[in-house]
Amino acid sequence: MGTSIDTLQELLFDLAGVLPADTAPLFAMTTMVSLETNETYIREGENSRRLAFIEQGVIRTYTIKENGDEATLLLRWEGQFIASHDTIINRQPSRFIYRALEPVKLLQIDYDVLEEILKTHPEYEPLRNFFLMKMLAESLKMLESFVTQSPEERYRELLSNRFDLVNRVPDKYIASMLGITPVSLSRIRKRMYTKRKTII
Amino acid sequence: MGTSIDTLQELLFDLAGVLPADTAPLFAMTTMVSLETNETYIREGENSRRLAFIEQGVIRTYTIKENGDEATLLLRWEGQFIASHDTIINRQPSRFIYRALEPVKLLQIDYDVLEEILKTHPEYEPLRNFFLMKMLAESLKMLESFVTQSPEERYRELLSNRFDLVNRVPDKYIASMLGITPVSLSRIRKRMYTKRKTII
DNA sequence: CCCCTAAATTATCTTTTGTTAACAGCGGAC
DNA sequence: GTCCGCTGTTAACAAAAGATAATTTAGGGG
Repeated sequence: MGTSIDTLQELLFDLAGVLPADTAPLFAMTTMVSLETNETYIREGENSRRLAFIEQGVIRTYTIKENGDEATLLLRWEGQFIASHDTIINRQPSRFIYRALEPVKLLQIDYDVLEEILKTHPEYEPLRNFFLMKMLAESLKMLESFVTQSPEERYRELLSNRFDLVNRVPDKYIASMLGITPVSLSRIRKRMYTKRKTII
Repeated sequence: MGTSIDTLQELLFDLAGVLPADTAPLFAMTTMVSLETNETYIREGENSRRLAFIEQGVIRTYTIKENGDEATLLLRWEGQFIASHDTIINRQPSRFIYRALEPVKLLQIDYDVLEEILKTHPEYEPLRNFFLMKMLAESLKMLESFVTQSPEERYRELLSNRFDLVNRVPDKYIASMLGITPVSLSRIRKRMYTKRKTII
């Protein structure tokens, strides 16, 4: 009886009116997974089609650039879904690595298994829909920030919206997610906390 | 009998085995819409929940920044879906404007109507799923380009992948979508076509 | 054909970022 | 405690981008 299951049962009831007692076929196919700090969840080139709900901890999704540098695409934490999007959407080996930045607990299901369940239990379909829409909304929000804001503005917004996250994650990953180098982020922080009048 | 309907019927058959003859309930609720060049499809603040499949033409999705400048989030063209994501996903008035850059023909459905249809015709559900996954894949691809590539690299990639698009759309919108100013894009082009040995 | 407008380029100057390397701070291993 | 490795900061210089304005280019309408 994990809190992830409780949360998802509640979500499923709110979305589709499915009673918790009727979710057994779904949760029977989920697995609770624990990851240590720095443990890799999904490797580069891996073909597993994993979808998971994070109960605790932070996972970093990153790729290795041609020059060997890492580029962080996403940071996901408790209460969010995480998915191997290359394998699930594009049906190709994952170009991304998913790694725990802290001890992580997540509730996992194989996407192929989920699809099978959905064939016989279409009442769970709203959950998949919710997950896709949520991911899409978040991606578009981030995309919007790249075309409307400067790196400094993106960092300021991250600070005001996700202060907890910024404090839990090393700056170099934050910088990478903002599309800049750690050196630049350090300079932005310096500008913010010295020159400027408005701290946040 | 529009070609959009043909395309979508084919898609629905491939995705879910639904025969074209069985798609009447869906397409009965769609409308063919024509837009002139520069005609606005969705206004800022609008609450309509429109989902459409573009049969011909290019639509630009942009927002007005605080300083009054425009920022182009997406360019969508024939064969792609377009959706008022603020109203559909976030259930809030659209912060974005959708405007035709060329004469546009699209097949439109109201998302609320689509949801009603899906309740009685769950066999169409894979189509919604396909649309969401497609949009998500594209958003993540763009996001990836922002964290892994420089503006020049993003432009080069756009040239090699979407040469047709670059030639149909004014540079200033391309620049905005790349997250830079038109002046910067002009300089990138100059650097590419003079200094460097590799043209593309 | 000329005029008008919008788009693109160019120029100048300022600001920011990238790159590289040195250095400080900190925590863990021993 | 000392050593080591990782993170973040700082410095110095090069490269790129932003802001602004002037100029050129391209197209459309009369």
